[in-house]
Amino acid sequence: MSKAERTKQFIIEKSAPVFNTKGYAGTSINDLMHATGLTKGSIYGNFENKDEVALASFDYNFEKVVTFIRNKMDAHTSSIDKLLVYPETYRDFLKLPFLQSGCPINNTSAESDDTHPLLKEKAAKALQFWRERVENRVKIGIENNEIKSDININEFVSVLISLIQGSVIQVKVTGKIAPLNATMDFLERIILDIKK
Amino acid sequence: MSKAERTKQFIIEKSAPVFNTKGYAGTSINDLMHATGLTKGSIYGNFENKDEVALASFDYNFEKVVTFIRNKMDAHTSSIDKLLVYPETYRDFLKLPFLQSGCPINNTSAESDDTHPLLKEKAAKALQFWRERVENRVKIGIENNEIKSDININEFVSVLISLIQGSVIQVKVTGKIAPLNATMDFLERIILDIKK
DNA sequence: ATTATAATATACCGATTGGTATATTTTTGC
DNA sequence: GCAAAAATATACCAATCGGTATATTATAAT
Repeated sequence: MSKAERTKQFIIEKSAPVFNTKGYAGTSINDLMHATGLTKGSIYGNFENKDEVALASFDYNFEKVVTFIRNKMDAHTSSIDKLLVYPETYRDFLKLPFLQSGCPINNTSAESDDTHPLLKEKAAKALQFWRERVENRVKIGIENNEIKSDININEFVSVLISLIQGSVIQVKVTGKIAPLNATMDFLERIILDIKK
Repeated sequence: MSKAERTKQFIIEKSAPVFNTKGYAGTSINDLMHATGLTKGSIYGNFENKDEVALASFDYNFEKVVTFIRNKMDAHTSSIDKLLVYPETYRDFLKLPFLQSGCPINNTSAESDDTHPLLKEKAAKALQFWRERVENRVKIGIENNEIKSDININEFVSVLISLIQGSVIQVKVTGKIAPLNATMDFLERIILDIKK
């Protein structure tokens, strides 16, 4: 790993939380200089422009969440237990550094009107990835006779994601975690409800 | 209504959708000039600063939604039917001009890190207002013997709002309405489920 | 219609924006 | 340890940012 590659990675690591907190439009090159401790020349020596840093930061932020969830899921064998990782994780999302300022998809969504099409596309792909992961997990559960075979998979996936995204927003806006806990209680219950 | 008052209202009406689409940081005075067709001097003659336009725009955007929902609810008598206005409305939110670019609360949330405390407070108050409205509606339903008396009201309210916010985000990010419809189907069902 | 006043437009301000050209320092292969 | 090359810092750029002072135009009362 060359010096440049290490620096590039370093810039992403330090910039990612800034973009996730302040958004694309709200984050300036100056912010990135402060966050990294590097100068403008150094940043522009490793990235084409601000966009490229933002896109790499999104990937980094999303990857962090995905890895965290996957690791937690790997500790379980049953599909139901794996699905329960979602409410378990998001219930305490404020304690997780990479989720403290909210879900990368959601944070990008508010900004992804058509002024930042590449960022919007990344968020769309990320959400699609999430949907497919949940969907596949449910299908495996059905195949393994753990999950009822007559459930509406698309509806289940849509509801699971909506409940998470919606409750995260509520916490971000109000600062109160009661609605999050209540919603995660509910999510836990509907996951247990699809158990055969 | 004086000329100035009319102009002020006109500026809000034209600025509100811009703020709701591009966000606070993403909206410049220049954007407001284009949206209104007025010059900088005219805008600053009617508003102290950009913040004041943004705050007034938020109120305008939120009021539009509240009024729309209230009017639809007034057409019904039973509490269940009134609650069903939510899924009915958000199912077609893309067709409603004031909701096309998403929920004002959600759009503000992504930006309401602590760089815009006044905007954050407005969003928090709006969400609290929404919670109370749903909560009261459920309580009235219980009093009128329309709704089961043993339901968890806080959980119900949290879930209802999460489902709406979360599904609106999904549409905004992916552009696909299937998850919205699926989520609203589910929401309808849980509303009908609390019927006595 | 005239005049005082209110409302809007014009022209400017310093600061900050994203970005670049160039100078300087630091790695790297030998 | 020494060049060549790569990486970082410095100093600048035009454009745009939010905001203001002043000039001009439109409104309103007489």
